[in-house]
Amino acid sequence: MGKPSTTLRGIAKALGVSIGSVHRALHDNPGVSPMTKTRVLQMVRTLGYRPNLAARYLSSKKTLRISVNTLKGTTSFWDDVRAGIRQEAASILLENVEIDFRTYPCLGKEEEEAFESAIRDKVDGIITFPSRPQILRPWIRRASRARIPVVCVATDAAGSGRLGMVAIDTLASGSIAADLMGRFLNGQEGSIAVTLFDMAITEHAEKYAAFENTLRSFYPKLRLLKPIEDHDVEREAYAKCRKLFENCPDLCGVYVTTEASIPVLNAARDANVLQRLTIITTDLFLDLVPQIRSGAVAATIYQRPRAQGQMAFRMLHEFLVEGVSRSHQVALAPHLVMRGNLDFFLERQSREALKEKVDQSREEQAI
Amino acid sequence: MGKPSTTLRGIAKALGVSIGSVHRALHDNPGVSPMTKTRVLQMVRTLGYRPNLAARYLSSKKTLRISVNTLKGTTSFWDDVRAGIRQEAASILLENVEIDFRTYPCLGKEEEEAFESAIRDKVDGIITFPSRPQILRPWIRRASRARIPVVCVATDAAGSGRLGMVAIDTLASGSIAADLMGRFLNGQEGSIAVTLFDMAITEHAEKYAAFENTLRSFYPKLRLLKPIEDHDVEREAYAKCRKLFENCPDLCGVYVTTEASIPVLNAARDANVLQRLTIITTDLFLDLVPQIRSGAVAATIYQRPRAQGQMAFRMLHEFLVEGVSRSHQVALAPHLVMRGNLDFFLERQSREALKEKVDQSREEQAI
DNA sequence: GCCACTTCCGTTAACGTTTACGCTCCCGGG
DNA sequence: CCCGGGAGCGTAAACGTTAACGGAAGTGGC
Repeated sequence: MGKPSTTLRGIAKALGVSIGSVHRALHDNPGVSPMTKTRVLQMVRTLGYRPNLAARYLSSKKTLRISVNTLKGTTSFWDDVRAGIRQEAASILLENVEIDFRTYPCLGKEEEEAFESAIRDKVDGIITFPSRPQILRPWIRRASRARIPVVCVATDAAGSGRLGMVAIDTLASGSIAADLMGRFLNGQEGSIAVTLFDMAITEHAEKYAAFENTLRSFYPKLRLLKPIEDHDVEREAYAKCRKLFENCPDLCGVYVTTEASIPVLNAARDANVLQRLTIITTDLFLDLVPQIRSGAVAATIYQRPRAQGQMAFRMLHEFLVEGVSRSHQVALAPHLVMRGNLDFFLERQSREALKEKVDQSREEQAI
Repeated sequence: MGKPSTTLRGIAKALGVSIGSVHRALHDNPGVSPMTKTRVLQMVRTLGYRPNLAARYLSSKKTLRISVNTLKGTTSFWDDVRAGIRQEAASILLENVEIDFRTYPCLGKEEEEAFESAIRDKVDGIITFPSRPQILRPWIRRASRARIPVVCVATDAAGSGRLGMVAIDTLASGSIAADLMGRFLNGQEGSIAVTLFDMAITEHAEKYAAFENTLRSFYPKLRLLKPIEDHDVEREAYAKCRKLFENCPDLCGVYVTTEASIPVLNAARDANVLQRLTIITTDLFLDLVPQIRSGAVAATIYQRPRAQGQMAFRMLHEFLVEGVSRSHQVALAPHLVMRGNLDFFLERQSREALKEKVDQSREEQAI
């Protein structure tokens, strides 16, 4: 059972060449003839060689640098994503990772600059939130050409050559929102509204489609309105919702898929329809807490930013270290937060914030 | 910034002793005087030494053996827990872990035997499901004395000296079940029943309490009945529920916290009350799928067996490798499965089963 | 024929830990 | 006085990989 794993030396001996040549062949390094190179690669294949990562790390001691390009954000969502990345990085056995956070205040030019600076710095990998995929796509292509793998988080940039992506499953969240909405309204008739960032974003369109599908299949009495696009601008969300609330007397439910839940709630309150509405929101942040507790928000779909960060880091790290990654798409199931289990999530968040503080101070002590 | 981490050699040089002595002092090995030992330990502390795991692994090459003692189970729950453990073990960079699965068909004597055999084999760590904590507690104590860390999964064995435990948060699942029940019944009046394994199990008592609490706070019109204990015996579950259904005309909801959802559903069908009842179950397995799809089961609380396995493994492995573990209690948030997002979970399960097959065949190829 | 230069390849010293072995001293028994 | 043995310590060879150096051919120019 004690299978003696094949090593560089083993391959070298089998071919009658030196260990150095094998190493050069395996790493596309110059100084090896095409002939021996193919022979080595052949032998590597037949012997099933897998590099010993411990030895590699011990010998080279090169640290992986990865850039995390994310929004500052109006809620704590991106803080949590970053915390998840940090946590996962800290739990790596071979502490050979260094993370550069490039955080920019809002959607815009800085996003591209951050990407450019990361490429210029020749980082080993990038985790990014492509807020507008079509703009970031050429940058991701550029990175790929420079052999810098890119992992997208929260939103995909399909067809850009990115290594992979992790996000909340759009089908799962759209469907569960619709299912809950239907059950909560329990046979009632009326219209349902959905707010989202922009239908041009694949994820949002998919969520809407899933919501629509589930609603139509199981709750035909509910009529789904055209989506309200708010572009994450609070004023826009408020204005559009306010108008809708005043013009649609049979409205009975709203599903807010963006961060802008508060303006929607304010609009409902100001239009005096809050009581009548069953509201399902997205994410969990401080301002939302009293709204959930009071029952104004029936439920919120928690997108698990921390878990997204963790998974993104794992995916990228696995690729950087092993050269392949087994999964290129991670679709997480969202969590459901309601009045009943709200405290569980709040406690967990504060516990994690505390743990992070402790870890930090411990690290400082170590220095 | 390139902080040259302190090594054994560094400590040795600082003290004017040999690297061997430092090593012996650090590992409680014989052959070092108490005097130098304390000096070394002192220096280790002031210099903030942290062993280089890569070097350790490379040099010693000893493999960690961990025993996984779990039920065979009537549903796929424990298969998934084991799959999670396997997956997490496979994703470890330093592949120095060997897992012995000790799987026994049902709650009983074999549980103790498995534990005994694991201790006798001198495994390095144990992951176990303490089906009846009070019986397993002395065994866990024994393992602790033999310096074998034990991680409990799904159920805790408090006060047994176990290293840690991972489970679904009882408060979160009990509360969300109650909250959903209340919302689904939407102002209706009536009685609610809860089935569980046994109130003597802490987790089940806690779930019941959380359910009760949330129900009372937010839905005072619903009356909670005394818990129905089924001890995971299908006949018992059927009989007790059947009786309840026939004797309690105002019953409008049932929350099944055990694996025995099917007998409960059968009893409801046979008693001709299925239409009237809002049923919330626990876990997700093949036989439950049509019940969810048909609407007989309004929602099911998915206990994420795979994630439980993964976390348990991580906790144990971290301890074995680092000597400490930062978290000793992991309380996971459950997932909510309804008609709408059922397909997402089913697809994910089959995808994971497939991936496992692929991984296995790839491993065989490597041999 | 000599030098400079390239291409290919072998050799070797790291990396930090573990482990086996060997040396020195000292002590008690023969 | 010698010998066995143990306690305390130092030394050195592994582990598998990387990276730097050096040598042996071969090539072209003078």
